[in-house]
Amino acid sequence: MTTRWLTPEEQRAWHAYLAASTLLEDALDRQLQQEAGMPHLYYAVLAVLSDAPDRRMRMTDLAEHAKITRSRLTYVVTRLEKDGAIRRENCQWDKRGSIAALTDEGLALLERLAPGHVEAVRKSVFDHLTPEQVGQFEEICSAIAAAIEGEEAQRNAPDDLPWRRRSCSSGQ
Amino acid sequence: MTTRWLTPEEQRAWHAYLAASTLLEDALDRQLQQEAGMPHLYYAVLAVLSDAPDRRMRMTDLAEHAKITRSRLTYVVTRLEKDGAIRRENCQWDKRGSIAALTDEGLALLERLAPGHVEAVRKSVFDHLTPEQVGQFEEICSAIAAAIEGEEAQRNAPDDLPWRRRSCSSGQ
DNA sequence: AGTTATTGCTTAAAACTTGAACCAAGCCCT
DNA sequence: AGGGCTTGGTTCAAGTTTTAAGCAATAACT
Repeated sequence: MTTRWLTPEEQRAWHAYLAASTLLEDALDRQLQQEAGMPHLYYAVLAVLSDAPDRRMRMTDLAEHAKITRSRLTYVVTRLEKDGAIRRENCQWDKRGSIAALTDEGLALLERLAPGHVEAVRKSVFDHLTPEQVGQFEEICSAIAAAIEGEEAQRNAPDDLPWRRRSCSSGQ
Repeated sequence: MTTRWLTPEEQRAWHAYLAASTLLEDALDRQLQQEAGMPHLYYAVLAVLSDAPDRRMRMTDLAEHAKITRSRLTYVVTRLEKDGAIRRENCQWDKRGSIAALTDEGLALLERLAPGHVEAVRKSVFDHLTPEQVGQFEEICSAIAAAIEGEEAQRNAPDDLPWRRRSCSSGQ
Protein backbone atom coordinates (compact mmCIF):
# COMPACT_ATOMS: atom_id res chain seq x y z
CA MET A 1 0.00 0.00 0.00
CA THR A 2 1.23 3.44 -0.85
CA THR A 3 1.96 5.72 2.09
CA ARG A 4 -0.73 8.01 3.36
CA TRP A 5 1.27 11.14 4.06
CA LEU A 6 0.16 13.74 6.55
CA THR A 7 -2.14 16.45 5.31
CA PRO A 8 -0.93 20.03 5.65
CA GLU A 9 -3.15 20.47 8.71
CA GLU A 10 -1.78 17.33 10.27
CA GLN A 11 1.76 18.42 9.54
CA ARG A 12 1.20 21.73 11.21
CA ALA A 13 -0.30 20.04 14.23
CA TRP A 14 2.55 17.57 14.38
CA HIS A 15 5.23 20.24 14.20
CA ALA A 16 3.49 22.22 16.88
CA TYR A 17 3.22 19.18 19.08
CA LEU A 18 6.88 18.28 18.65
CA ALA A 19 7.94 21.78 19.55
CA ALA A 20 5.58 22.03 22.50
CA SER A 21 6.44 18.68 24.01
CA THR A 22 10.19 19.10 23.86
CA LEU A 23 10.06 22.66 25.11
CA LEU A 24 7.71 21.69 27.89
CA GLU A 25 9.77 18.76 29.04
CA ASP A 26 12.84 20.95 29.08
CA ALA A 27 11.12 23.72 30.97
CA LEU A 28 9.81 21.39 33.67
CA ASP A 29 13.13 19.63 33.98
CA ARG A 30 14.95 22.87 34.34
CA GLN A 31 12.60 24.20 36.96
CA LEU A 32 12.78 21.11 39.12
CA GLN A 33 16.48 20.69 38.56
CA GLN A 34 17.04 24.15 39.94
CA GLU A 35 14.57 23.78 42.76
CA ALA A 36 15.48 20.29 43.87
CA GLY A 37 18.24 18.89 41.71
CA MET A 38 15.96 16.29 40.19
CA PRO A 39 14.40 15.91 36.76
CA HIS A 40 10.69 16.09 36.23
CA LEU A 41 10.28 12.35 35.99
CA TYR A 42 11.53 11.88 39.53
CA TYR A 43 9.02 14.34 40.83
CA ALA A 44 6.31 12.56 38.88
CA VAL A 45 7.21 9.25 40.47
CA LEU A 46 7.02 10.77 43.92
CA ALA A 47 3.70 12.31 43.03
CA VAL A 48 2.24 9.02 41.85
CA LEU A 49 3.41 7.37 45.02
CA SER A 50 1.89 10.04 47.21
CA ASP A 51 -1.52 9.30 45.76
CA ALA A 52 -1.30 5.57 46.34
CA PRO A 53 -3.10 4.02 49.29
CA ASP A 54 -0.72 3.98 52.22
CA ARG A 55 1.75 5.84 50.00
CA ARG A 56 3.39 2.65 48.81
CA MET A 57 3.29 0.62 45.62
CA ARG A 58 4.77 -2.45 43.98
CA MET A 59 7.52 -1.59 41.54
CA THR A 60 5.71 -2.91 38.51
CA ASP A 61 2.52 -1.05 39.35
CA LEU A 62 4.45 2.12 39.86
CA ALA A 63 6.22 1.69 36.55
CA GLU A 64 2.92 1.17 34.77
CA HIS A 65 1.33 4.21 36.34
CA ALA A 66 4.33 6.35 35.49
CA LYS A 67 4.47 4.86 31.98
CA ILE A 68 8.13 3.95 32.23
CA THR A 69 10.08 0.71 32.03
CA ARG A 70 10.82 -1.31 35.11
CA SER A 71 14.53 -0.93 34.69
CA ARG A 72 14.25 2.80 34.46
CA LEU A 73 12.18 2.79 37.60
CA THR A 74 14.77 0.70 39.40
CA TYR A 75 17.30 3.40 38.72
CA VAL A 76 14.99 6.20 39.76
CA VAL A 77 14.01 4.52 42.99
CA THR A 78 17.60 3.73 43.85
CA ARG A 79 18.44 7.36 43.48
CA LEU A 80 15.45 8.60 45.44
CA GLU A 81 16.22 6.06 48.13
CA LYS A 82 19.69 7.54 48.48
CA ASP A 83 18.03 10.94 48.83
CA GLY A 84 15.85 9.53 51.59
CA ALA A 85 12.60 10.24 49.78
CA ILE A 86 11.70 6.60 49.24
CA ARG A 87 12.27 3.42 51.21
CA ARG A 88 12.19 -0.07 49.73
CA GLU A 89 10.22 -2.72 51.55
CA ASN A 90 9.78 -6.41 50.97
CA CYS A 91 6.50 -7.77 49.80
CA GLN A 92 5.00 -10.32 52.16
CA TRP A 93 2.79 -12.29 49.79
CA ASP A 94 5.25 -12.45 46.96
CA LYS A 95 8.83 -12.83 48.02
CA ARG A 96 10.12 -11.67 44.65
CA GLY A 97 8.36 -8.39 45.04
CA SER A 98 9.69 -5.07 46.10
CA ILE A 99 7.64 -2.18 47.39
CA ALA A 100 8.50 1.48 47.07
CA ALA A 101 7.25 3.52 50.02
CA LEU A 102 7.26 7.29 50.22
CA THR A 103 8.97 8.38 53.42
CA ASP A 104 7.84 11.31 55.53
CA GLU A 105 10.86 13.11 54.27
CA GLY A 106 9.83 12.34 50.70
CA LEU A 107 6.35 13.65 51.33
CA ALA A 108 7.76 16.80 52.85
CA LEU A 109 9.99 17.26 49.82
CA LEU A 110 7.06 16.80 47.50
CA GLU A 111 5.00 19.33 49.39
CA ARG A 112 7.83 21.79 49.32
CA LEU A 113 8.23 21.35 45.57
CA ALA A 114 4.58 21.25 44.56
CA PRO A 115 3.80 24.98 44.48
CA GLY A 116 6.72 25.84 42.25
CA HIS A 117 5.99 22.95 39.96
CA VAL A 118 2.32 23.77 39.62
CA GLU A 119 3.23 27.34 38.97
CA ALA A 120 5.54 26.25 36.16
CA VAL A 121 2.83 24.08 34.64
CA ARG A 122 0.41 26.98 34.80
CA LYS A 123 2.81 29.44 33.28
CA SER A 124 3.66 27.09 30.45
CA VAL A 125 0.28 25.58 29.79
CA PHE A 126 -2.94 26.36 31.51
CA ASP A 127 -2.60 30.09 31.75
CA HIS A 128 -2.76 30.12 27.97
CA LEU A 129 -5.71 27.82 27.37
CA THR A 130 -9.40 28.56 27.53
CA PRO A 131 -11.58 26.20 29.57
CA GLU A 132 -12.84 24.67 26.32
CA GLN A 133 -9.31 24.05 25.21
CA VAL A 134 -8.51 22.32 28.47
CA GLY A 135 -11.33 19.91 27.74
CA GLN A 136 -10.24 19.41 24.16
CA PHE A 137 -6.68 18.87 25.28
CA GLU A 138 -7.75 16.17 27.66
CA GLU A 139 -9.81 14.39 25.03
CA ILE A 140 -7.06 14.48 22.47
CA CYS A 141 -4.37 13.29 24.83
CA SER A 142 -6.57 10.56 26.21
CA ALA A 143 -7.26 9.34 22.71
CA ILE A 144 -3.58 9.22 21.90
CA ALA A 145 -2.65 7.47 25.11
CA ALA A 146 -5.42 4.94 24.63
CA ALA A 147 -4.36 4.28 21.05
CA ILE A 148 -0.77 3.59 21.99
CA GLU A 149 -1.65 1.43 24.95
CA GLY A 150 -3.96 -0.49 22.68
CA GLU A 151 -1.23 -1.11 20.14
CA GLU A 152 1.10 -2.26 22.85
CA ALA A 153 -1.42 -4.67 24.21
CA GLN A 154 -1.62 -6.15 20.74
CA ARG A 155 2.13 -6.27 20.33
CA ASN A 156 2.49 -8.19 23.56
CA ALA A 157 -0.25 -10.66 22.89
CA PRO A 158 0.54 -12.08 19.45
CA ASP A 159 2.14 -15.36 20.44
CA ASP A 160 1.21 -16.48 23.85
CA LEU A 161 -2.41 -17.13 23.18
CA PRO A 162 -2.87 -20.88 23.57
CA TRP A 163 -5.99 -20.89 21.46
CA ARG A 164 -5.59 -19.49 18.03
CA ARG A 165 -2.40 -21.25 17.03
CA ARG A 166 -3.42 -24.71 18.01
CA SER A 167 -6.80 -24.98 16.48
CA CYS A 168 -8.18 -23.08 13.53
CA SER A 169 -5.29 -23.68 11.21
CA SER A 170 -6.23 -27.28 10.50
CA GLY A 171 -8.32 -26.28 7.55
CA GLN A 172 -5.54 -24.39 5.82
CA MET B 1 0.72 34.54 47.20
CA THR B 2 -1.03 31.29 47.91
CA THR B 3 -0.70 28.62 45.24
CA ARG B 4 -3.33 28.37 42.56
CA TRP B 5 -3.67 24.60 42.29
CA LEU B 6 -4.96 22.91 39.18
CA THR B 7 -8.68 22.48 38.84
CA PRO B 8 -9.98 18.94 38.48
CA GLU B 9 -10.37 19.47 34.74
CA GLU B 10 -6.85 20.76 34.46
CA GLN B 11 -5.54 17.86 36.47
CA ARG B 12 -7.25 15.38 34.20
CA ALA B 13 -5.86 17.12 31.15
CA TRP B 14 -2.39 17.20 32.67
CA HIS B 15 -2.41 13.52 33.54
CA ALA B 16 -3.61 12.65 30.08
CA TYR B 17 -0.92 14.78 28.54
CA LEU B 18 1.83 13.26 30.64
CA ALA B 19 0.72 9.78 29.72
CA ALA B 20 0.31 10.56 26.04
CA SER B 21 3.62 12.35 25.63
CA THR B 22 5.72 9.71 27.33
CA LEU B 23 3.97 6.87 25.56
CA LEU B 24 4.26 8.62 22.24
CA GLU B 25 7.90 9.40 22.61
CA ASP B 26 8.56 5.79 23.53
CA ALA B 27 6.54 4.44 20.64
CA LEU B 28 8.31 6.59 18.08
CA ASP B 29 11.70 5.82 19.53
CA ARG B 30 11.02 2.13 19.48
CA GLN B 31 9.79 2.17 15.92
CA LEU B 32 12.78 4.05 14.59
CA GLN B 33 15.19 2.18 16.76
CA GLN B 34 14.01 -1.06 15.21
CA GLU B 35 13.87 0.29 11.71
CA ALA B 36 17.11 2.22 11.68
CA GLY B 37 18.86 1.93 15.02
CA MET B 38 18.32 5.58 15.80
CA PRO B 39 16.09 7.41 18.24
CA HIS B 40 13.32 9.68 17.07
CA LEU B 41 15.29 12.83 17.72
CA TYR B 42 17.94 11.83 15.20
CA TYR B 43 15.33 11.30 12.56
CA ALA B 44 13.83 14.66 13.41
CA VAL B 45 17.17 16.37 12.92
CA LEU B 46 17.60 14.76 9.53
CA ALA B 47 14.08 15.81 8.62
CA VAL B 48 14.68 19.43 9.56
CA LEU B 49 17.86 19.43 7.54
CA SER B 50 16.15 17.98 4.50
CA ASP B 51 13.75 20.92 4.46
CA ALA B 52 16.47 23.52 4.63
CA PRO B 53 17.54 25.34 1.49
CA ASP B 54 20.39 23.42 -0.08
CA ARG B 55 19.89 20.82 2.67
CA ARG B 56 22.44 22.44 4.96
CA MET B 57 22.24 24.57 8.06
CA ARG B 58 24.39 26.30 10.64
CA MET B 59 24.59 24.33 13.86
CA THR B 60 22.92 26.95 15.99
CA ASP B 61 20.05 27.37 13.55
CA LEU B 62 19.58 23.65 13.41
CA ALA B 63 19.56 23.44 17.19
CA GLU B 64 16.97 26.17 17.41
CA HIS B 65 14.71 24.57 14.84
CA ALA B 66 14.95 21.20 16.53
CA LYS B 67 14.44 22.82 19.97
CA ILE B 68 17.50 21.21 21.47
CA THR B 69 20.70 22.52 23.04
CA ARG B 70 23.78 23.09 20.97
CA SER B 71 25.76 20.59 22.93
CA ARG B 72 23.14 17.93 22.37
CA LEU B 73 23.18 18.70 18.70
CA THR B 74 26.95 18.42 18.56
CA TYR B 75 26.63 14.89 19.82
CA VAL B 76 23.82 14.01 17.43
CA VAL B 77 25.64 15.37 14.41
CA THR B 78 28.84 13.59 15.35
CA ARG B 79 26.95 10.33 15.43
CA LEU B 80 25.09 10.94 12.21
CA GLU B 81 28.35 11.95 10.58
CA LYS B 82 29.81 8.60 11.55
CA ASP B 83 26.79 6.99 9.96
CA GLY B 84 27.45 8.96 6.80
CA ALA B 85 24.10 10.73 6.87
CA ILE B 86 25.56 14.17 7.55
CA ARG B 87 28.77 15.92 6.57
CA ARG B 88 30.26 18.88 8.42
CA GLU B 89 31.41 21.83 6.38
CA ASN B 90 33.16 25.05 7.26
CA CYS B 91 31.34 28.30 7.06
CA GLN B 92 32.99 30.76 4.72
CA TRP B 93 31.73 34.05 6.10
CA ASP B 94 32.21 33.13 9.72
CA LYS B 95 35.24 31.05 10.42
CA ARG B 96 33.94 29.96 13.79
CA GLY B 97 30.92 28.45 12.16
CA SER B 98 30.17 24.87 11.33
CA ILE B 99 27.59 23.72 8.83
CA ALA B 100 25.72 20.43 8.90
CA ALA B 101 24.92 19.16 5.42
CA LEU B 102 22.65 16.25 4.64
CA THR B 103 24.49 13.80 2.38
CA ASP B 104 22.84 11.91 -0.46
CA GLU B 105 23.14 8.86 1.68
CA GLY B 106 21.39 10.69 4.49
CA LEU B 107 18.59 11.76 2.22
CA ALA B 108 18.17 8.22 0.97
CA LEU B 109 18.03 6.98 4.55
CA LEU B 110 15.41 9.55 5.40
CA GLU B 111 13.30 8.57 2.42
CA ARG B 112 13.55 4.93 3.32
CA LEU B 113 12.46 5.65 6.88
CA ALA B 114 9.72 8.16 6.20
CA PRO B 115 6.86 5.84 5.32
CA GLY B 116 7.25 3.72 8.42
CA HIS B 117 7.58 6.76 10.60
CA VAL B 118 4.54 8.49 9.17
CA GLU B 119 2.62 5.30 9.57
CA ALA B 120 3.58 5.15 13.23
CA VAL B 121 2.52 8.74 13.76
CA ARG B 122 -0.79 8.02 12.08
CA LYS B 123 -1.44 4.89 14.09
CA SER B 124 -0.63 6.62 17.35
CA VAL B 125 -2.17 9.99 16.72
CA PHE B 126 -4.02 11.13 13.66
CA ASP B 127 -6.03 8.02 12.99
CA HIS B 128 -7.80 8.71 16.25
CA LEU B 129 -8.53 12.40 15.89
CA THR B 130 -11.32 14.11 14.02
CA PRO B 131 -10.38 16.93 11.67
CA GLU B 132 -11.65 19.41 14.24
CA GLN B 133 -9.46 17.87 16.86
CA VAL B 134 -6.44 18.17 14.60
CA GLY B 135 -7.08 21.88 14.42
CA GLN B 136 -7.61 22.16 18.15
CA PHE B 137 -4.47 20.20 18.80
CA GLU B 138 -2.44 22.53 16.66
CA GLU B 139 -3.81 25.59 18.38
CA ILE B 140 -3.20 24.23 21.83
CA CYS B 141 0.33 23.08 21.09
CA SER B 142 1.20 26.32 19.38
CA ALA B 143 -0.03 28.25 22.37
CA ILE B 144 2.09 26.17 24.70
CA ALA B 145 5.19 26.42 22.55
CA ALA B 146 4.76 30.15 22.19
CA ALA B 147 4.31 30.57 25.92
CA ILE B 148 7.48 28.72 26.75
CA GLU B 149 9.55 30.44 24.11
CA GLY B 150 8.22 33.71 25.41
CA GLU B 151 9.30 32.90 28.95
CA GLU B 152 12.70 31.89 27.74
CA ALA B 153 13.14 35.09 25.82
CA GLN B 154 12.39 36.90 29.05
CA ARG B 155 14.74 34.77 31.07
CA ASN B 156 17.55 35.53 28.67
CA ALA B 157 16.89 39.21 28.44
CA PRO B 158 16.61 40.29 32.05
CA ASP B 159 19.76 42.36 32.33
CA ASP B 160 21.05 43.40 29.02
CA LEU B 161 18.27 45.75 28.07
CA PRO B 162 19.82 49.19 28.19
CA TRP B 163 16.45 50.92 28.08
CA ARG B 164 13.91 49.93 30.69
CA ARG B 165 16.15 50.00 33.71
CA ARG B 166 17.49 53.42 33.09
CA SER B 167 14.40 55.46 32.47
CA CYS B 168 10.78 54.81 33.47
CA SER B 169 11.43 54.14 37.13
CA SER B 170 11.98 57.73 37.99
CA GLY B 171 8.29 58.31 38.62
CA GLN B 172 7.89 55.49 41.11
C1' DA C 1 7.42 -34.15 43.08
C1' DG C 2 9.89 -32.40 38.89
C1' DT C 3 10.32 -30.01 35.10
C1' DT C 4 9.29 -26.06 32.36
C1' DA C 5 7.37 -21.40 31.70
C1' DT C 6 6.41 -16.90 33.60
C1' DT C 7 6.79 -13.05 36.59
C1' DG C 8 9.22 -9.37 39.39
C1' DC C 9 12.90 -7.06 39.73
C1' DT C 10 17.95 -5.94 39.21
C1' DT C 11 22.37 -5.52 36.84
C1' DA C 12 25.78 -4.28 33.42
C1' DA C 13 27.45 -2.09 29.21
C1' DA C 14 26.62 1.03 25.79
C1' DA C 15 24.25 5.00 24.24
C1' DC C 16 22.53 9.38 25.19
C1' DT C 17 21.83 14.00 27.78
C1' DT C 18 23.10 17.82 30.65
C1' DG C 19 25.64 21.81 32.31
C1' DA C 20 29.58 23.91 33.00
C1' DA C 21 33.88 24.94 31.25
C1' DC C 22 36.52 26.03 27.32
C1' DC C 23 38.58 28.00 22.92
C1' DA C 24 38.71 30.45 18.89
C1' DA C 25 36.73 34.03 16.01
C1' DG C 26 34.11 38.13 15.50
C1' DC C 27 32.57 42.60 17.53
C1' DC C 28 32.94 47.06 19.74
C1' DC C 29 35.05 50.59 21.71
C1' DT C 30 38.73 53.91 22.30
C1' DA D 1 46.15 48.32 17.23
C1' DG D 2 44.63 46.76 21.87
C1' DG D 3 41.47 45.62 25.50
C1' DG D 4 37.10 43.45 26.77
C1' DC D 5 32.68 41.41 25.58
C1' DT D 6 29.79 38.37 22.87
C1' DT D 7 29.03 34.37 19.75
C1' DG D 8 29.54 29.69 17.63
C1' DG D 9 30.82 25.48 18.67
C1' DT D 10 33.00 21.66 21.12
C1' DT D 11 34.56 19.01 25.13
C1' DC D 12 34.42 16.74 29.48
C1' DA D 13 32.44 14.64 33.65
C1' DA D 14 28.48 13.32 35.85
C1' DG D 15 23.95 11.75 35.42
C1' DT D 16 20.31 9.31 33.01
C1' DT D 17 18.24 5.87 29.77
C1' DT D 18 18.06 1.71 27.08
C1' DT D 19 18.67 -3.16 25.94
C1' DA D 20 19.70 -7.36 26.85
C1' DA D 21 20.89 -10.63 30.25
C1' DG D 22 20.48 -12.35 34.59
C1' DC D 23 18.52 -14.35 38.99
C1' DA D 24 15.16 -15.81 42.13
C1' DA D 25 10.46 -16.89 43.22
C1' DT D 26 6.02 -18.39 41.56
C1' DA D 27 2.83 -20.62 38.59
C1' DA D 28 1.61 -24.33 35.44
C1' DC D 29 1.90 -28.71 33.60
C1' DT D 30 2.51 -33.70 33.71
